Amino acid sequence: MSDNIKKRKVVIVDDHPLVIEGFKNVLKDHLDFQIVGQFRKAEDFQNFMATEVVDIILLDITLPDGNGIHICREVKQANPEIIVLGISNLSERSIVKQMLQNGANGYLLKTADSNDILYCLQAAIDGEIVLSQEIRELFDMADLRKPEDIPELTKREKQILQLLAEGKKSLEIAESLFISPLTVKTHRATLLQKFQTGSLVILINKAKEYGLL
Amino acid sequence: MSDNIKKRKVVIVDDHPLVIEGFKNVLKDHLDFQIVGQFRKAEDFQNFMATEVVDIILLDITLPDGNGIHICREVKQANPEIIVLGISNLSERSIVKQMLQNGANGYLLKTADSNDILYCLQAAIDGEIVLSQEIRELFDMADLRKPEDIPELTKREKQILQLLAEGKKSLEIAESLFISPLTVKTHRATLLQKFQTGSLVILINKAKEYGLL
DNA sequence: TTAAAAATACTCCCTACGGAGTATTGTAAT
DNA sequence: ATTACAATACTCCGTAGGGAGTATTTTTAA
Repeated sequence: MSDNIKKRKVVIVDDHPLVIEGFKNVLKDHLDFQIVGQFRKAEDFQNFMATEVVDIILLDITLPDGNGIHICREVKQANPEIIVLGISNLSERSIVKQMLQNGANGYLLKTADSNDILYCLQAAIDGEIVLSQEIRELFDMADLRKPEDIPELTKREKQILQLLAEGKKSLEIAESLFISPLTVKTHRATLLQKFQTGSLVILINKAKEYGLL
Repeated sequence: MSDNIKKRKVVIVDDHPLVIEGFKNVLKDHLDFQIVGQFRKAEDFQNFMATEVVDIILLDITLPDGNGIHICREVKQANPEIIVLGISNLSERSIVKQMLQNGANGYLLKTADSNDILYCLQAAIDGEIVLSQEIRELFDMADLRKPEDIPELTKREKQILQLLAEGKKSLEIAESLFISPLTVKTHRATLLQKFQTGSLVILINKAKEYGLL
């Protein structure tokens, strides 16, 4: 099975101990892989990476103190040869896309089973971009790796978006930010325009999809 | 540690194989527990339960073909002595409450670590209602076990709620359901009333919180 | 320091939404 | 058969939302 004498050094970054345990269980009987680190926080992981050499990183998207997408980019910039596989419960297109655009070698859902995981690891080593089955279905023949246009928002816009997502009316927002309701209206209009929709609900849905909320 | 000769029979119901692996890893070295079943689908679990006897059920809330809350109620109605612990990523109050109201002996977040899990299992066996740390923080001194009034919706209302959550306007909904926009308006008004709010966004937020979407 | 971007605030206009109430028809369960 | 609820559809009214455009001040970056 292995064409290498050395084991691949694997680190797991996930804030769910159960998931870490799960990966350990899946990998522990396989001679090709050796888990050399497990981290629940981005910071711990980054400290580790400052001094250690690894081959494969299993990286959760949602971490208590950071964002898997950014971490992925940093790792890949410093060490493009390291294989980074995103792992997450989230099967949203934009997130998967962002991971891949930031250099990830693949993306696994936590619903993947042992075989799936081992297959994806091997395929990633072989240079493929691996997506677990469900993710692949999400995309059909969609233009992967072409950036989804996530609108850039100003500080104020993000603030107002947040309040809108809480169900606040323009007047309430105006009061809590000490500005004119008409200004709120302007910001809201800009948000709708940037998200290319005429519906508050769609605006908020998209914002959530893009990880802005 | 154990005051029993027989091992407690544990089953795990979770659609994430990694989580199952994690629990197996946590429990496998403990003489008190024995995993006698693991299921990714509610149906498989229910077939198993029809013929087997178990002591403890670790039950995910979100399953591909069912709802942990309902399953919990069924199990507890048939066998009140079985210990049911909810496990989930979701730390929303209403969901935890619903589990407990339906007889669950506790609720663990998947972020719980091995010690946390073992402690909670033991405490549940000792007759306590166990909540993992983060969940307990959510509640403070809140009136647990008093039902949160989750509105009962009719078929049509659920249908329209769904479309509203997708950002559809009343007119679009009317067209796709072949009814008058005024009827849609009536249903929307009923929804807002049942959720006790005047904001579509809040309506949708609550619906999501209650697991209706 | 000067140009660009952000935040502020307004106009006008029209439509969609939200509150309150009434009414008819259909469809369950008792 | 009859009571209850669901689903349908309407009226009237007022406000909030949304489209399009203009304009001033403040902040930030080149």
